[in-house]
Amino acid sequence: MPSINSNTKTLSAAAAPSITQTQETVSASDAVFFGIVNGLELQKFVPAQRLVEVDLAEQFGVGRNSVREALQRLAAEGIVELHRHKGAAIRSLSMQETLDVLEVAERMTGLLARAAARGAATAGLKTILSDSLKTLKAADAANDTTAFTKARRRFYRCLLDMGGNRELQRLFPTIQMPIVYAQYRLPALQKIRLRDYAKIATAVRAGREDEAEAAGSSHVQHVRQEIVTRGS
Amino acid sequence: MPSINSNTKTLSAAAAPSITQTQETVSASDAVFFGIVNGLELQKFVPAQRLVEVDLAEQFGVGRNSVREALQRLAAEGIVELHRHKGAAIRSLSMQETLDVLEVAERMTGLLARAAARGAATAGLKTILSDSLKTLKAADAANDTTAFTKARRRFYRCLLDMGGNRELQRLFPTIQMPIVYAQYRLPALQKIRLRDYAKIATAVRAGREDEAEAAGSSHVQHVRQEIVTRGS
DNA sequence: ATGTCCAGATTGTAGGACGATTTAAACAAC
DNA sequence: GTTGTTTAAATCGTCCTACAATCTGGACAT
Repeated sequence: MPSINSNTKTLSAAAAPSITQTQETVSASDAVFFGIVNGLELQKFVPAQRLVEVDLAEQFGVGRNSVREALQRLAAEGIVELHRHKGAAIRSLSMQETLDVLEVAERMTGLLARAAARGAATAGLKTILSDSLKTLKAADAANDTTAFTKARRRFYRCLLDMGGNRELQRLFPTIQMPIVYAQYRLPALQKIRLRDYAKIATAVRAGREDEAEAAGSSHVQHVRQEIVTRGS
Repeated sequence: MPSINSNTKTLSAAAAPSITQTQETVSASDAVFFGIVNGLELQKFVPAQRLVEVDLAEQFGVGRNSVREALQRLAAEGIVELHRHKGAAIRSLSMQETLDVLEVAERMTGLLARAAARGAATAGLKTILSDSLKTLKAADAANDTTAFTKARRRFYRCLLDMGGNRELQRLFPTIQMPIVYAQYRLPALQKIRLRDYAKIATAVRAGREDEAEAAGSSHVQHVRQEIVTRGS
C-alpha cells in the first residue's frame, strides 16, 4: 500500500540474528524466519496454526517471495509443514512423533555434552557456562520465564561452542525441541532443567566425557518422563 | 526466450521425487532442489562450485524466485552455502568438518540401526532389506556404481522405514554424507559398505538392538578410518 | 442430510524493475 | 612491476504485478 517504492528499508521490523552472527543487516526472509521462530516461543504462533503468505508479508513488511523463501527454510527445519496448494502451518507433533523427537534429542544431547566436555580444556568458555547457570538460577528464583528461556539458550550455545563440532552446531538447533516445548507447556520442566543443567555443567567443566554424555541424555529422559505422565 | 507464456509446463526437466512421495507433479523448486542433489551424485556439481541464480533458472527452465526457494532449502540442509550478496556454492568440507560430520553420523547411524532392529518384528520389510542387500552385491560384482548407489539408498530407506522414527526419518537425510562422498571419492568404500551393511542387516533382522547399534556406528568408524588414511 | 457447483481465497510460478553489493578489469601512481 | 583507485559489469536482494492451478466454503437443488 505504500504508493511507489519504500524498497529495502521495509525490513525495519527486524529480529535478533541467530548465533554468533555479526551485526549485519538482516535480510527480509531472515526477518520472517526469526520472527516466526521467535513468535513460537512467545506464543504468538502456536502449533497447527495456519500461515497465510500475504498475511505474513504484510505483518513483517516484506514481499511475498521473501515470505516463501522463509517458509521453505522453516519447512526444511521441520518447523512448519508445507502441503502443495494448501499452504503452511506450524508443525504439530503427535505423541508418537514427540517421543521420536526425544529419542533423537537424547543421543544428540549426549553427544553435545560429551563434545563440550572434550573441548572444555581448550576454550575459555567455562566462565560463560557458569555464568549462564547463575543467570538461570536467578531467573528461576525471580519467576522470569523470558529471562530463563534466554539464559537457557545461552547455556546450549555455550555447550555447542565448547564442543566445536560444526555439524552438531548445524544439526542440533534443527531438532524439534522448540515445537515440543511450544506444544507441551509444562511448568515443572523448569526445575528439571535447573537440576540437570547443573549436573551437565559440572561434568563438562571437569572434562569427564562419559559422565557428561550420561547427564545429557538423562536430562532428555527426564523431560520425556514429565511429558509422558503430564502431557496432553 | 519463449515469446509469451509457456507457463507451468516448463518444469518438464523434472526429477525423481524423494521418498515415499506419491507421483504428484513436482514443483518448480523441487526440480531445482533434486536436480542439484542429484547432480551432486552424478558429479555434475562438485563441492565448492559456484551456483548462479540466473544460470540455474535457465538450466532448469524455472523462474529465479523458484531457484531462490530451492537454494534456501538446500542451505537449510547444509548442501549449499549462502553468503549475502555473494551467491551460493556447493558446500565444501574441511577435514575437521568432515570428522565432525562423521561423529554425528556415527550416533545417528547407530540409532538408525537400533530403531530398525526394534521395528523389525512389526514391519514386513525384512524382505526388502535382504533384497537390497542382494542387489548391492550384484551391483558390486558387476562394477555398476550407479546401481550400487541406488541400492544403497534403498537399503537406508528401508532401515528408516523399519525404525519408524519420524524425526530420524527427517533428520538422517540431512546429515552431510552426500557432501562427504562427493568430496572423498574412495573406491575402497564400496567393499567396506558391503561388509558392514551385511552385518547391520543380520543384527536388524534378528532384532538384536545392541548389536545393530554397534554395527551401525562401527560402519561409520570404518568410513572415517578410510577417509583419514587415504583422504585428500 | 447429502450432493453439486460456483465464487472467492490462496498458492505456484514467471517476469520485470531497480537499488545494493561484489568482482574484475582498466588505468594511474609509485 | 607492484600497488592503489576508479569504473563498469555481474549478481544478488527485494518488491511488485499478473495469472493459471488448486482448494474451500457456502448456496442451492435434491
